[in-house]
Amino acid sequence: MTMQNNNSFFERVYDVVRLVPYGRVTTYGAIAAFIGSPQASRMVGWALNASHNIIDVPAHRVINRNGILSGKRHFGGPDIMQQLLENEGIEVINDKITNFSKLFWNPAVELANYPNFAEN
DNA sequence: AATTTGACCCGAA
DNA sequence: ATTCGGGCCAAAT
Repeated sequence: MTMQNNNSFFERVYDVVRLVPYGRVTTYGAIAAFIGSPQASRMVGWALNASHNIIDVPAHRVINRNGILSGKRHFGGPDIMQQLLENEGIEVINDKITNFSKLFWNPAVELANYPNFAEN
């Protein structure tokens, strides 16, 4: 039996996304950097693309470095991602969240107590 | 088995 | 402000 899901790139992405608090957002690049592949931000998006059936991965809280909802096309309807964020009190105007710098949850800072996260 | 594809990012024009 | 190219690398084809 091949049971290495826990250490896979995708699983490490999911582990971080699960920790993003309600009402906060993070970015593809921040996740990539935190799990040890700073240039692999595109694959974070790919991982999230495969996370639709995983109920506890809040993919809508992952946006791009400019605060834009670049992944919104991959949610059910054209406005689902925006609605999910607005439900958490986040304002979205023209596919861009306001107050990005305040809402940004940076795993490198917030999870600084978990130094071995990237070493799996 | 080799090539293409991406929910990106960053620096440089 | 906007565009461009290179980097990255796991999955899909």
